Amino acid sequence: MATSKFQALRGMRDIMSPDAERQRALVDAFADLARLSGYGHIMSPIVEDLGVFLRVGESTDVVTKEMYDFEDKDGTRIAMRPELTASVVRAFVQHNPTTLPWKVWYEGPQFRHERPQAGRYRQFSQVGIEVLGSDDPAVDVEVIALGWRFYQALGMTEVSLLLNSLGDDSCRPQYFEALETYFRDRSGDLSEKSQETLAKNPLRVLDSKRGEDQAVIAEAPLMVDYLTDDTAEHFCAVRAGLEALGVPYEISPRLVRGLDYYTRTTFEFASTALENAQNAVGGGGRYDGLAESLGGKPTPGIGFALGVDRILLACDAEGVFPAPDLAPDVFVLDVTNTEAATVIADELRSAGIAVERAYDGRNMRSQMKVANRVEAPWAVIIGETELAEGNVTLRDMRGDSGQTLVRRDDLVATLSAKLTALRQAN
RNA sequence: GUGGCUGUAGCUCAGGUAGGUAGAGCACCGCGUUGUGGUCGCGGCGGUCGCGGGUUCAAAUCCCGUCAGCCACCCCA
Repeated sequence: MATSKFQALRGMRDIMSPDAERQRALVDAFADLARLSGYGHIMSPIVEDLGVFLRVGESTDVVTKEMYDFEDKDGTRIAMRPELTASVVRAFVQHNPTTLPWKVWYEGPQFRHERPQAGRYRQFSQVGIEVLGSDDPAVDVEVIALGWRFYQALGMTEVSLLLNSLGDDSCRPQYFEALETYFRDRSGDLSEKSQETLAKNPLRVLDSKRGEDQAVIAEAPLMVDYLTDDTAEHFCAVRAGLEALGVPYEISPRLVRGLDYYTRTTFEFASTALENAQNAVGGGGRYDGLAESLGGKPTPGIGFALGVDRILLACDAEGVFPAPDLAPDVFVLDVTNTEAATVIADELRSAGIAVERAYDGRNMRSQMKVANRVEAPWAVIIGETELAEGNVTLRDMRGDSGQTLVRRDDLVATLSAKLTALRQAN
């Protein structure tokens, strides 16, 4: 009986070369930026106690419907992380760092049991930063600007920054009441779906994309009109900071993020190059109450997460940030059927030269075709005559300098020099 | 989670609406050059038509189920 083939689980994929190298390059670029701004790297576990994420919000799908949670062998309720902010705040509370603000960056996979689509996967990757221990608007500005600069660093231009303030405990209750009253009065005009949402979290109704809701939403009261002096002043300072940096933003008074912990500054990066509904390439905001709700001291915090997979889709749409060049520096051919190729490849690699070589004793024509295909700028040819005389043939695969005999002992030095020259020319 | 579209070689896709025993281009391999690539020519490898079941003498083609991808909603990165 034939065994059936396995395939990756729904919504999960194998990311292979050169896409994997490209993703790595993206993370490297992010790490560079984060380091320049004083962020340390944090690698937290992929699974956490379920309770860590329950604080994210009882009215969010991320927690209530989409979480991969299970019982561990000892009966503990465990969840695969659906997002990283809660994990990082848990780490903050656990280790209680004394130097504040505490600034960290991260990258890694997260899991949400959703129905997959392009740019929406059950296992997906994010890069992000979090800052705990300061509510200085300068921190908000630094965080938002770092996200913006990252998109710029990748070469993306079709990104817009949407900004809002969701207020805090001093003004949110009043706004919620006003919003709820408004929607209740107009609930007859709302879709059924939105009426259900209204019962759970009136704020989230603002996020509905259903056509029939739009008229009601358009006239709904806005958070910005309910901000107290303190929160309004903070928001104002954030805006002034972004303007000072020349980071363009758009006030989006109905921007609501899907996680309940957000307060005050809230933002989203949307790609205008992506035409589907999955155009949010990043988002974040303040969560001044989260540390306390995870058992820590009251500590303000802010951060963002950027979707690696979606950013790469957006880069494709913009034609920027291609996969890195994976061509080796040199291709080693051998027709002597000895160990010469193995030894020479090892020597060159030890000298830091990227080497690909032929296998399986194929004829020279075949080996040359492979050398050509992998786009190696140089080929080292080991034939009977070269081997006997202690030489090797070095062939220029790109230019017109033909090929020359090189003493085997001089190969590393000669090739290194040529590669240096080539890199300088580029 | 709801509704819809799609699923044929490694890749992109024809064939399907009139059921009759699987095709193209690219890629890969080989030869033209028994020690030399990129172009060109010739030849070749490769698919139980996502999977399972049904109708039929006969199913890639019709029907049902299932899995996966995609689109919208939802949600969000």
